[in-house]
Amino acid sequence: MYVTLFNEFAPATIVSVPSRQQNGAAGSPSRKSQGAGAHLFREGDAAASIYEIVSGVFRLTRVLGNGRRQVIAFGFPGDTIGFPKGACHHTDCEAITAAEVIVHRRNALDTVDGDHETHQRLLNAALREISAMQDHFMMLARKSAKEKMASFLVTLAERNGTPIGGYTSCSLPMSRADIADFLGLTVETVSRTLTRLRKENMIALENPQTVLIRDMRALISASQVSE
Amino acid sequence: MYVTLFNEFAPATIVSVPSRQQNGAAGSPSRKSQGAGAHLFREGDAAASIYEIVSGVFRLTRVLGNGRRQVIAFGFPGDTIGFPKGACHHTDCEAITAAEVIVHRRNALDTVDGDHETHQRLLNAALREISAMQDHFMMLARKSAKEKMASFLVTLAERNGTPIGGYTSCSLPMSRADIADFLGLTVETVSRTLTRLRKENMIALENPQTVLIRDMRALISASQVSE
DNA sequence: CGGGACTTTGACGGGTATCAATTAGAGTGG
DNA sequence: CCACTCTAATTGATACCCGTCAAAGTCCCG
Repeated sequence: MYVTLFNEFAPATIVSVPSRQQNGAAGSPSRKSQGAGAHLFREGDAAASIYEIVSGVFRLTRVLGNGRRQVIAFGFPGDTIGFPKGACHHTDCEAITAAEVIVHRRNALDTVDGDHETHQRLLNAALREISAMQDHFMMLARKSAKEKMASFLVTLAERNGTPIGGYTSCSLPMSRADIADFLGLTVETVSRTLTRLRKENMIALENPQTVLIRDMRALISASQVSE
Repeated sequence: MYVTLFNEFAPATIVSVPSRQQNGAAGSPSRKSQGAGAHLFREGDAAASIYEIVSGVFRLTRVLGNGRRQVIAFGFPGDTIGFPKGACHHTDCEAITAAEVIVHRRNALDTVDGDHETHQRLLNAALREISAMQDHFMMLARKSAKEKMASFLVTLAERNGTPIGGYTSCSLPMSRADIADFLGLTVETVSRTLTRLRKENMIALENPQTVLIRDMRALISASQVSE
């Protein structure tokens, strides 16, 4: 599964692969645990590994010269992260929550000498990621704040939500600033837009980190680009 | 070479590869010519091939339900286009000018049984594309109209420009609407911004399709996100 | 109880979309 | 060669969404 915004929009640099790991026989891939706030890798680091997320949530960011930040994607269990450009990582990757990943050698992409199936799986993840990023372009370029926020919540709910008496509860482990930098908005606009969706009875905020989706149909409708 | 916006921002779905084709001995790849306005492939088409652009300019687009369009990227000679997600293309690709491409079988990505070097080259193109698209995110999300337009012109000039007496002349084969949909702006804003850059003596418009860059330093400076 | 970070809310201004009209350019046929 | 037409590009007027600046509220943890 993957954070694809209702089959129409999706974040980037993270792609889910039909997770068929931990068969025990694989050989090289190892596991790694990660505390909240710890970096999995940083921009400029030698790209020695590619990671499949087992548990936890990650944030991939890229920094602009003047300090501005773009959140490229959030990574959830099942996603693959760490595709390199050449020898180095070109994003920062930080664990938002405690997390666990499967570590693949980076050259699983280079050679097929090793595990052919792993190679193919990672390659397909890369191709799917390209497609997902293309979707995300449209969100950044053409959606209003309300549409962006609704898209984001719908995606998170599909990905991460738990049913509660007909409604869907969904945790937002990332900060408002993270959401803003992901959607191309400001913190204030994110907060205001959440308030607006709340006043329109689409959602309720149990606390700042937990959203209850009260009207999924309306939220999906709000996520579409208006005529 | 690739339309990377001054090593900082770049369009997407198109990646340049060190073009070492046409050695004659390769075997499978064939060539194909393309008239202006003709589609190389459409969204939903079976993805049978991957293309390396030899000459001409292509436009990759994705369409939103209500008719809105996002230009994912422009493809110039040296770029590789047509990465599939699964079995189908997920973008439209149209030749803006008359063009010529090298056709690779799609499964050059799937198997290594064929040309191992081609496989590796296409794979690297895909990885570079991911990185380029991440750059483009920041442009769409965080740049003003003037910064976007300046970035676009700088990129095109580096990619496509011809020196003319100390200045750089650069053709814009695509329409204003294409530029607008690429930068996430409207046609009117694109036009107004060009006028503004002209009045600030950074550029001159010989005709709507030909830009003369009169002050490259100023243009580059204008392409950076302001503090 | 108090400090600090995060979130929310408010007031305001600016940048860009929108609506509308004019101008320029390309192609066509007389 | 010159009207005529159609599309693309430019320019103008206006509205509004969202960013910015500022302040208050909330939560967490010591």
